[in-house]
Amino acid sequence: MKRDLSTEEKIKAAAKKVFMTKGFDGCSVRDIAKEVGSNVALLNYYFRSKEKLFELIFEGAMSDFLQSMIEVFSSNLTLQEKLEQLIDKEFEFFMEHPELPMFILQSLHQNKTDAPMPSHFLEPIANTGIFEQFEMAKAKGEIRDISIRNMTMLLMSNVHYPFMSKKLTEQFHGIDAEVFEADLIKHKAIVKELIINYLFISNPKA
Amino acid sequence: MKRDLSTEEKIKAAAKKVFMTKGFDGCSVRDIAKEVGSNVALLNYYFRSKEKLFELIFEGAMSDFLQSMIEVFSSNLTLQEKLEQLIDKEFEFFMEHPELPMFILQSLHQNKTDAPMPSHFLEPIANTGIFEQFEMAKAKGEIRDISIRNMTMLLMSNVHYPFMSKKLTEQFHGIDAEVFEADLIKHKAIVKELIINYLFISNPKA
DNA sequence: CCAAAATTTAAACATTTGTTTAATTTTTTA
DNA sequence: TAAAAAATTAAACAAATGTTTAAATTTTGG
Repeated sequence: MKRDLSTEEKIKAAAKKVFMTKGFDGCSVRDIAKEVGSNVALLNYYFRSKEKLFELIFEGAMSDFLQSMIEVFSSNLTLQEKLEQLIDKEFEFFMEHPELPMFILQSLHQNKTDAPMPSHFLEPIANTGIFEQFEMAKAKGEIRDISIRNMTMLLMSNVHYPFMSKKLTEQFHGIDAEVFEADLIKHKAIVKELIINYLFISNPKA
Repeated sequence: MKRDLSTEEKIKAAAKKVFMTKGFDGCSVRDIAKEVGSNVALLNYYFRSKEKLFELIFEGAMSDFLQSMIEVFSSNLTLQEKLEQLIDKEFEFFMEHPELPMFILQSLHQNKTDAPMPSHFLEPIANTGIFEQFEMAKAKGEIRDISIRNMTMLLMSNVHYPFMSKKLTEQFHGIDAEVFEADLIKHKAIVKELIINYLFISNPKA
């Protein structure tokens, strides 16, 4: 029955690479087939259609996207430690997958995936108890009175955007990829201090 | 010679609308023609090709994108006032043009515009003297020792990203557009306090 | 080893793509 | 008002698109 399982995986890997860099509309199934070193018929043999293949890749990307969050939140740390670790881990992760934020936001922006975010992506985060830990700290007056949604927006802005803005930033300042990466490292440190300082009012690190 | 100047403008407006929402690859010239209520031949009559039309739209968008910055920086205000005004004005501007950040970053990301950022976009910013004002404040010890590039990254992250993340954020938290916009307003206030607090060390607002 | 199943391929398919052609209509201008 | 110029249209073009078909090859299981 099964022959060489890696064929299906090879196609997925190629599709991921091509979709990530060119987007759903920006590539043809022949681009992907060429990346695999095969034909378009094989893609549809395994995945039925370009759209189905894309949805598979998108779900995987979304899963990766949220995975590092879950790991940190599941740990046995204080809220401050969790936030610091989260920022560290997310930067580490996106250094390895710099196209991911753009791919996710772009796909959602252009409705390339009609499905609303599956609850099985969100539940694991809620199940870590991070939200309760956050509300508890707020009730105790340890942290500022800021909503979880605004806290999330703050974190995502500072962690996702830099990777999405690579081209703009490089052109804007006339710097190359190397300098940009050095700036990224500095940005991470700034963001950590910035957010911790802001959130934990009684704990000025300045 | 000239007949109805508004035809050319009507096409540009339609192209802007379609390109912004669907992206260069995500739309056909027929989509744009339909939006105008005309034919594809007319598009090429005025603009020669889809690519040329896109570049025109992109340049216009980039110009808008930087315009609000220039206005604020040209004013006769203190650095702190300029930063606060910048955040206010940028939010105000992107409330009116929420698709702009995604359009710009996405276009650059996929190399839909080969031309590096024209210097006539950057010079006006440099000419406002904002960079000197910033370095001066740093030398006087009024603000933290942070590079202009990192300061820019901080500002852009917190101002651009929220508008790009609308779909993700709405799905993530299960909120609608109205709640999202309310969160945006709060985010603006947070970012202002956050950044000013961080930058002007001697001026803790907490 | 051999038939059946699974995999891979080349070719064809109907649409859609960006662009061009040539004809028609409208506007200009002299 | 009539010839010239400009604007608009419908139709056609070749190339590229996602998908399917059917044949060929390889793998599997008895």
